[in-house]
Amino acid sequence: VPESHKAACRKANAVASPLIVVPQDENASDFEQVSEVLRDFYLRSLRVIERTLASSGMSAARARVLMTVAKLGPLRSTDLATMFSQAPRTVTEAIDGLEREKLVRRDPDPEDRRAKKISLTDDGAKMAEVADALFRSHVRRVFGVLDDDERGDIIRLINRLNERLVELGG
Amino acid sequence: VPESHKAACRKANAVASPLIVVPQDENASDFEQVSEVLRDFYLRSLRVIERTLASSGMSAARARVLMTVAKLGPLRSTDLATMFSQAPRTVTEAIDGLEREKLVRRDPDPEDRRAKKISLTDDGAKMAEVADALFRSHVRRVFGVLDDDERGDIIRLINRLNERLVELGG
DNA sequence: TAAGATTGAGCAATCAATCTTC
DNA sequence: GAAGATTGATTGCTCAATCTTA
Repeated sequence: VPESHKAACRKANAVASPLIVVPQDENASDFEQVSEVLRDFYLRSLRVIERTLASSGMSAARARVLMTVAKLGPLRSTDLATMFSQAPRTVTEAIDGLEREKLVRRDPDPEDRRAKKISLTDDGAKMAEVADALFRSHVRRVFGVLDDDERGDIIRLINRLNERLVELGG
Repeated sequence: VPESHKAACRKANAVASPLIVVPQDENASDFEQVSEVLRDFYLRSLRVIERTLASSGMSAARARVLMTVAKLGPLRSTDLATMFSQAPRTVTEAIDGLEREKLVRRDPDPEDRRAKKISLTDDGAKMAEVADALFRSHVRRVFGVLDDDERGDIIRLINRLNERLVELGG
């Protein structure tokens, strides 16, 4: 397949994203608007970080597991689910992928025969460092356009929304 | 299957979400923290709205299409992709689902034989109203914990991040 | 050549259910 | 009975590729 055609395909499949400030609907109240821009942010951010990590054969979900285990040592699947506030299924899936790539191991937990401890292999430890570097540079590239106070404002405001969502069962 | 067991399963599969203010890592810089809380917000918010819409047999992705067509009239698939800044595949998928449920129709575009116009059926129009009401009440329940200025701050700050992500190819 | 729509393959997330061990 | 892990089924999203028409 010629390279010129591949480039054409990439363009054809690109996400149409010329959106600059306010989306389609000027009549939307700020309730709808704030919801939209947050969703928009999440999807855009995910696309950028996934492409960055893909260049090292990694994905965001797997990188998160890898970096967390690298930082905190062997963990149970349920620990990861709690930390990420995700469903157990999601964590099992990520670990499956990492295990297939021989980046983590599942070892029996000597203290609880129901449980398994997730540990990094040597390759996994190396990959964790790569992922960590890529991730740190990503967040700096993105959030570097704000100053410390502005980042603090976001953290404070979004944390209030997160508390609210917990009240609502999320 | 007894109802008591179903309840037990629901609890077993619940997302572990006691997280209140700051997640696992106190050493994380505010760059990492702001990234984490935004991700956390998105996933929690999605869980809440999906559960709400599921009670009417709807999902967030399909509701967005329905509400947009209800508001703007018949649209092409590519228009929706641009508005939502999503890949074409994603939009086709949503329309497929809505078409199977007989909530939308794909009509040929008389002005361009490549294109199709997505229109609501009568059922679709009714469903759009239901979804709209549920969605509006959802965003008010969630974002109502902030005041107008705070919502404005979030919109302003996140829009700057979105512009940055567009620069980075997202 | 490019634009509009679709399809194929893969990942990440959910809910629901099951199996084993505490 | 409850907790830890896994599996099945489904959805939404991406990238890549293909087909038809402009």
